[in-house]
Amino acid sequence: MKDLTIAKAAREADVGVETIRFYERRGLIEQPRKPQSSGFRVYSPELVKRIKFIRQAQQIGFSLHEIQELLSLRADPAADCSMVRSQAIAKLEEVKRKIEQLRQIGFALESLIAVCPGRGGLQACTILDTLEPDHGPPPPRIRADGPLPAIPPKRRRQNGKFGTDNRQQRRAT
Amino acid sequence: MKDLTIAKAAREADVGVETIRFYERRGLIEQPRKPQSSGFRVYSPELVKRIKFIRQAQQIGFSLHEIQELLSLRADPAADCSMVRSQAIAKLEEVKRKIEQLRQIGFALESLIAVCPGRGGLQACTILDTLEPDHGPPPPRIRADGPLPAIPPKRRRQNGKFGTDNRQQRRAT
DNA sequence: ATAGGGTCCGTACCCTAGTACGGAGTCAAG
DNA sequence: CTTGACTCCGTACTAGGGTACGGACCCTAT
Repeated sequence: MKDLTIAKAAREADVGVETIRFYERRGLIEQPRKPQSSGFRVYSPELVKRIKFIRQAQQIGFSLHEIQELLSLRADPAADCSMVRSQAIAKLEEVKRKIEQLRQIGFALESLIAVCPGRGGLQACTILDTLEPDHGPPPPRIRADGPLPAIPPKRRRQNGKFGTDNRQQRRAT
Repeated sequence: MKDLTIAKAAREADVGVETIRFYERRGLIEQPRKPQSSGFRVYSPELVKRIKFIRQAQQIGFSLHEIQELLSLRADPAADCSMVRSQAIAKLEEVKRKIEQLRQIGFALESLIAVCPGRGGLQACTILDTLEPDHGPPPPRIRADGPLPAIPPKRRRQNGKFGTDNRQQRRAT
């Protein structure tokens, strides 16, 4: 595969042209210019791959900022490897948590589907029930293999008795 | 556990008070009023659970709109069961896709961690490589026809050759 | 009863992640 | 050369998801 113009790269990655330029401005992808040529951007297959990656990562709940972190996690001989490593470990934890949550939702959906065969009377059942961390997911016999990290406590407002004002905490979703 | 005021419910669910009111306005949770009492909102444990669910679902890439759909997917005797069923099946597909994508990222991170023992020379390795659909475990291909549910498809000009969209203007050299 | 924190509501504001637009330059085909 | 498709850049605008106020009302302990 050869290099593409921005419109073709966009079509290939299933995004808009403007989105690519936006990612570029945000520093998620490098400026793909060939200095001596027309000034038009040229996209290598790798770059297109990177754009696809960004999309995928977004779909599973990473923000562009986090994606940037993911992308910069590369075993660069010049980089401080121990830092890369610990960041990678942290991200991996996050990924595992997300997977576990998705699995819970999946269980809930499955049991909902099972109980709802196409018509007629059925018992009450909301997905909420399957998600509660307190009383585990015992539904179908699908082995739950992990102790369920149960969502790390981010930083949270905890002014004991509202000593001052509880309004100015920043969240980073 | 008994009912809580909004501030306590917020702390319990790890969100802001304003966020709860916001969800209420959006119709994600019902108005928890006791008509004859003070007018203050009161939150049952179930409601708090619901709020927690919303947060979790967001973290794994569902929009509030999708979460609303998920929440309304309940085996309600009054509901059209076949519709609930097919929606649940669709959501389940989506969940499985997300899990697969997360697994890919997880693999990538693991191999990055493995190759990066804490210091020193290491080979080049980006997460991108592990994510490529072409050489991994075959995730159900969803190219082309999947509207990529988690990201607002919005208006993407797909007009192959910009048939009618010519907003560019002739320049006189 | 009164003080101080809690709550109410509406509106305004903010950040993220794009999208749209305008005016102009570039490229390839005819 | 002329066209029409494509690109560039900068700026403005949007939608989604909250956050922040402000002014007023409510509750509980002292």
